Amino acid sequence: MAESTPSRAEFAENVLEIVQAIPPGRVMTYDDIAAVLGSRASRMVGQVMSRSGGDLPWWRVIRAGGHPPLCHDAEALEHYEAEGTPLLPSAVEAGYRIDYRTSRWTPPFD
DNA sequence: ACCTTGACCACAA
DNA sequence: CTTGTGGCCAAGG
Repeated sequence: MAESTPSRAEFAENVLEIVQAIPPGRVMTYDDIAAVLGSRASRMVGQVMSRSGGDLPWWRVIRAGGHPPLCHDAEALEHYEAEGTPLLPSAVEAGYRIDYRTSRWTPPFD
């Protein structure tokens, strides 16, 4: 039976749903989002967001280890401070790092 | 069918 | 900390 292509557009919509569902002050990693969707396509998550418009809180999506998006770290920093996202000092990257330990969030399954 | 690119991840030196 | 290499999935040329 064949759902034919079991993803593609659906994958993209799922990504957007999750990202928009992330509450302020929380963050998710590309890998976590991909994992929730049952895929390891962490790259696709970013790819989809890059294509998406500005209605998407992309700054709440970070890389593994708590590093901000390499391309928009400066823009993201403004949002983190505005949302009150717990940050930690860092000697590298953009001079800061996400407190991924406490701010990581996962979508509820209930 | 082949190769390149991409808002990535992990490990090793 | 840095750099390099391999793996991952998907879209486009």
